[in-house]
Amino acid sequence: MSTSTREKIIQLGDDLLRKQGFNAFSYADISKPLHIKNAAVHYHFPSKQDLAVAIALWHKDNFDRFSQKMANKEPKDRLKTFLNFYHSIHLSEKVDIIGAFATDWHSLEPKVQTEVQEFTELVINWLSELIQEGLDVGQFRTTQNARTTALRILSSIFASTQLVRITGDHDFTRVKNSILEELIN
Amino acid sequence: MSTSTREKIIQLGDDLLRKQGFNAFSYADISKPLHIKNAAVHYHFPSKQDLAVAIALWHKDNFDRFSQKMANKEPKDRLKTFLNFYHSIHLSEKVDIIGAFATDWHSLEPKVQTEVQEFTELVINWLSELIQEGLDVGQFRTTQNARTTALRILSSIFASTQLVRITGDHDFTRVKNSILEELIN
DNA sequence: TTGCACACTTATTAGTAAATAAGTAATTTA
DNA sequence: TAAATTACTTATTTACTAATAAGTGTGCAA
Repeated sequence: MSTSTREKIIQLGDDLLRKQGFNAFSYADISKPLHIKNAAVHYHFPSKQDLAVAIALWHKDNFDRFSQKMANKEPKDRLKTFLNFYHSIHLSEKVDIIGAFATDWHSLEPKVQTEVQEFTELVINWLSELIQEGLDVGQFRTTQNARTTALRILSSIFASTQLVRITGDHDFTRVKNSILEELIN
Repeated sequence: MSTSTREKIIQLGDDLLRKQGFNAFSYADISKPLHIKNAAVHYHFPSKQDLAVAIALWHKDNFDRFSQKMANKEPKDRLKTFLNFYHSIHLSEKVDIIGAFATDWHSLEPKVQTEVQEFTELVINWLSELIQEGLDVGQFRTTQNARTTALRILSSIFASTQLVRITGDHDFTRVKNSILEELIN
C-alpha cells in the first residue's frame, strides 16, 4: 500500500511544523523533497491553513487509533506508552503538535483552531479517564482531581519536548521518570 | 525617564515574538506602531537575529533584577510571585519566552541560542535553589531532587501559557494551584 | 566653526512567500 | 468512445521580507 501524494504532503508538513514552526516553512519546503511543483501542493491544499487543518485531523485519526489499540491495557501501561511516545517525539527532534500549534495560535484561522481544540480535548479526556481508572484500581495516587493531574502530566511532558531543545537531552528522561514516580504507587 | 527607541523596539519585538512567534512578525510590524521606518529598526538591530539576541539579554536583565528583589523573601513567597508572574503572561495573551524560542529553535542562529540557553539555566538554577531552600526549612515536600522538581514546575507553568490558548482560561489557575498544593506542606 | 558621531529617512534591491489561471496527460465513468 | 474527473505542470502575479546604500538634520566636542 503506497502512500498517496496527499498523505506525503501531510506527513512532511507535520514534520516541518513540529521541527521548524508553522511560519518557518513554505510550500517549497514540501514540494522540493517530494519532487513535485509548488502548485501541486496547492492542488491538494489550496491554502496553508487548509494544510494545517489536515494535519490536525491526521493527528486526531492517529490518536483515535492509538487509544483504541490501548483500550484493553491497564492504566499504568497506557501511561507508560503515552510517555514513551513523547520520548520518540523528543528523539526525532520535533516538538509536540499541541505546543507547536499553541505558539503559532494567532496566525491560525478559526477552522484550524477548532480542529486543534478538539484534538487537545481528546488527549486531555483520554488522559483524565486513564488517571481516574488508575486511581479507582489503586494503581495511582494523587491529591488532585483527574483533569488537573492530566493537565499537569500533559503540560510537563509536552513542555519537555521544547525545554530539552535548550537544556539538553538528559532533562527529558528526568521529567519523564518523575511523572511516573510521582503517580505510581 | 523616557524610553529610547532601541528599548521600544526590544519591548515590542518581545511582545510580537511571544504573541505571534519569531517567524510570524516582520520589521514592518515593529516600525509601523513606533512611527519609524523599517531602516531605523535595522539601524539598531542590523538583522532580526540581532534583535532576538537583544530580547534574550533583556530577559536575563529582567530576571536578574527580579531575583535580586526576591532574595530576602522566603521560598514559598518567591515561588508564589514566580507563578503569579506567569499568570500575568497568560492574561496578556503571550506565551513564555522559553517556549516561544524553543518552538522556533531551528530558525535561530547560534548566538541567539546561546543567550536563550543562559537565560533558561538562570531560571532553572534559581528555581532549584529556591526549592532546595524550601525543602531545607521544611516548607516544601517532594520525593524528587531539586532540579527535577524545578524542571517539572517550569515545564508545567510555561506549557500552561501555551495550553490554555487552546483549552481556555480556567485550566491555567487549575495548574497553578496544583503546583502549590503539591509542593507546600 | 568645523567636523564628526548619532539617530534616523529615502529609496531601492534581491529574494521568497502564498496563491492562481490555464494547460496537459492519464485514468475513470457513462 | 466521448466526456468528465483526477493529478498534476507551466507560468505568472501580487505581496511581502530582510537587508543595504546613500543621504539628512541635529547636537556635541575640539
